[in-house]
Amino acid sequence: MKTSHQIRSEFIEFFKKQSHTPVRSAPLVIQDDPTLLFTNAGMNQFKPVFLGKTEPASRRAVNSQRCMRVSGKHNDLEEVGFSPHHHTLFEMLGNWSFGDYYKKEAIEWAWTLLTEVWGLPKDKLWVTVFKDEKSEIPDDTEAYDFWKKCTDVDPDQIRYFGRKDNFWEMGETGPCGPCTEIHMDRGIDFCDKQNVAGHVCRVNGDCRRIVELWNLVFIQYNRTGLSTLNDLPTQHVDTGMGLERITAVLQNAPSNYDTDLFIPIMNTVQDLSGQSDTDRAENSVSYRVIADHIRAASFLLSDGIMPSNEWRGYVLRRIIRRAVRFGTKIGFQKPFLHDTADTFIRIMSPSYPELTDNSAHITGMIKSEEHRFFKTLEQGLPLVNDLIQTTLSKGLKMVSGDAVFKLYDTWGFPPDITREIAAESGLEFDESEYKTAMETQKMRARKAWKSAETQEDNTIWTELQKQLGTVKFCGYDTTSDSGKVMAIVANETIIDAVSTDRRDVFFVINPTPFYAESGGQIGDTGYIETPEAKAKIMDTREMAEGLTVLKGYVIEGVIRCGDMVIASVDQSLRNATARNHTGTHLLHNALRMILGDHVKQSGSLVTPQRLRFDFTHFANISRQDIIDIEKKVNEAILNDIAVQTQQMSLDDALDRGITALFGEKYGDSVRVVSVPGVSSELCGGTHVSRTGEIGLLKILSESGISAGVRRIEAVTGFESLQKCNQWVATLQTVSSTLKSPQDSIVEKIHKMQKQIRELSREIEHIKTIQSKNEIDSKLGSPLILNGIKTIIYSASGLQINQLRDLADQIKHRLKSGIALLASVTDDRVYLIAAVTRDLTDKVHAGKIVKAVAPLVGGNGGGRPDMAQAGGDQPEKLNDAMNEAPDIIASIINGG
RNA sequence: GGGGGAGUAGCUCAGUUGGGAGAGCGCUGCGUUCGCAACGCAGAGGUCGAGGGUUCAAAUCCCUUCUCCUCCA
Repeated sequence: MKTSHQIRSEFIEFFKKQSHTPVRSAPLVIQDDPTLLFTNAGMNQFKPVFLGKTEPASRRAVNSQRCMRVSGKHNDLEEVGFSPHHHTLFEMLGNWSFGDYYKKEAIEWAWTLLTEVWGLPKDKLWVTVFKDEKSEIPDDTEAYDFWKKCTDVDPDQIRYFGRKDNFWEMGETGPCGPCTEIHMDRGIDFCDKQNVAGHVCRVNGDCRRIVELWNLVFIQYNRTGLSTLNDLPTQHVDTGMGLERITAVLQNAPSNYDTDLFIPIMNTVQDLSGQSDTDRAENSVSYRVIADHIRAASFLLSDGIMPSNEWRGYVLRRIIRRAVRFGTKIGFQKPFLHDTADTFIRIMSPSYPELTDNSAHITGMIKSEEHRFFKTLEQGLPLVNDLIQTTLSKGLKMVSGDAVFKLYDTWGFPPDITREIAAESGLEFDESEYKTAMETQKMRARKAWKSAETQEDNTIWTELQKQLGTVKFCGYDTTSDSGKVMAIVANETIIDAVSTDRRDVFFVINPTPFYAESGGQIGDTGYIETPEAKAKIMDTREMAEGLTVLKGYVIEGVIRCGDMVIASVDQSLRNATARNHTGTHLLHNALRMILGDHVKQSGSLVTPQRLRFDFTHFANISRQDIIDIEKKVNEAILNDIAVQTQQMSLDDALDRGITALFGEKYGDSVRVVSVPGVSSELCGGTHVSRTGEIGLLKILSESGISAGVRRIEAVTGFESLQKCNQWVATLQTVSSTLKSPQDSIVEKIHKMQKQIRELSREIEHIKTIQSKNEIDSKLGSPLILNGIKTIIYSASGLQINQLRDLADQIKHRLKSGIALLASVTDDRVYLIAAVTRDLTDKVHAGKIVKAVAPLVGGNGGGRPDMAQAGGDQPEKLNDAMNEAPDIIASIINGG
């Protein structure tokens, strides 16, 4: 039996023999294509070729492309696992012609591969061809004829179909064309509608007997409007065959899950769970979900997606959580999924070495994510139990759907688990209420998205880009060069000349030594000048693809479009930036060496002043690790290694095992910056020529950015010198202020802290004693107001809490009575009134402070036995205290 | 991008119309014990995420902001 690996490579080998260039699978995220959540078809990476934006590196290509389909009506995540042929992640085998061969060859080769190389029975194969039901687009008689003439397919098994099945379009406009499909009749046993009355198995029907194997798309039109199709100058072929399905057919497997693409993963799941074969058969859905999802999750992580609560990261999180959820159904109570990832990586590694390269990252992230989810489940249980208890206590039979939704919405507790737990107490839950709540949530999100959809497009730059083409960058070799002013833009308008009267002017100079902000390295600054004029450049950016734009203002004379200028980058800042950029590469490497291979760059900022590096790591970093990392980096610096740069194809770079950031596209020529023996990275930035130029790289800080991502900030060169000087200066100041030698400063500070603590305690003690003494004398002869012992006392310098302590003591010693205490601190008056419990019916402490506080310009209140107040007129305190006995007396009478 | 939650001692958390910042576990010391567990006593440890506002008074109310969790796009 052929393995899936053989099938994949036989497909590629077959087309290689027909002069096709093998192309690597693009990552699941393609940069610069915001319309795509994920790569969802083999053609995604070739889109610029079909649109005529890029020249293909080769006219014939063949590949196996990993694809994700998680949204849209054809694949709701919630259905995966229940259907035998839906997957979140699948591979699409395809052969491509970019303006080269056309229908005849595509049809012949497809037929030969299926019937001769792979030996599929000809009488079971059916073919479909396009015929427009509206008679607007010409029928594809061409394809029909080639099938008849060039293959030995049974002409009775060729069928015409309309737009829905056999016309392919990329979007509402753009390249499109008819397609022809090859279907296979797998026999009556595969029909899942045998019991449905009136069902007939047919091509493009609704049962599983006849399956589509291969779709050959012939791109020959460009749709410019609803009913306008123009012929394309060149015609392309785009074919796609799902690897999982062809594997199932060739391995004679009842479903895609019964192939060697999935079986080893499900075996691992069984081993880990310890379930019997019967258990496994009964829980096949769970096994399928886990097997499918671990494939998707592994590739997403490998392609640089991080679990998060937005966009792609959220899809990844949902996939992992769904897999874990189904894991709990078969008895898993702690993280297990990462172990199944190991199996998947092992079986896929011959075709996808990047999985092996990233295996530590993949399993690490999955483990921490599933761990987090198990924790969520654990924390949610008490909430569910609460919910059930309240439902039971109300005598209801049904748990509120809103509550179940809230449990899911707020705490992430899955509704199906809620349902199971509720069922144990004989409760159901209100599904329709739940669904309504979910719908409302979806509506709200969609509405908010729509209103934010109006995005401004910077047409002026794309316009200029079309006119001027790509600006040549000469800044790798020089920082000063002469170039021509190609365009000047101010206020979003193209102008001919500019003088000193405008700020924020944009210049396009070709060629230019100015580096445009990219890959985290910020744009160059400097000057451009003619013999008569000079402009200061504050920033450089790429406003459209290949269009480098210098932003600044004229400081002297007039600069005109067409002028030749000398463009000079600020050399010292450029050098400082280069030190930080090469330093970043060394840091990246050191992090991987010390912390592990799971470390992946997830953000970077390189300025002349400092460098900032964000990376994936799922734990805190110890001080010792920081020291080791810093040491590793500085070792590479002290070894003074010559930095090398090379231009090569993306494929070559990947073959050398160079870490690529995701987002590179087919045919891209990439620049590789390497420090031999230490680091090799794809990078367009400017670097030092020898690592020794970097000077000391000093890490300033390490912190967490979000779950699983950490940030390091560091300085190099003169900045670290300056930083060190600053530290030394601070230390010297401290040392001289404390009059203590540097090596005993810490000791000295500890001593002083202790002293301060002791002194302040003593002061507090003395103050309290002092007040106590005074109170003691007062306690000897308390005021008697209406038969109640009353202490009125004004202290000084006591805080509100010390006053309170004092009041407590007085209460305690009076046993029955009233105290009114006051203190002035920091120009404010504080009042405390205390009443012993036995008197609170007669006298409310709050009333006392409410009556007294206004006299010192304030207000107050509190409990019957204890109330506090404040005021900002300390000079009136004496008068207030003199009036206090009368006030309290009247309150006693009134109370 | 839109909603729902959370942020208080090293950890897990309580804190009820705004009026004494707490519990459990952990930590330190002392005691009981041959020793450990255990128990008893004593103690250390807090910018109540940050900033602003209202108030005589804010962990508590209002506004802004940061971080984390979570759902939806």
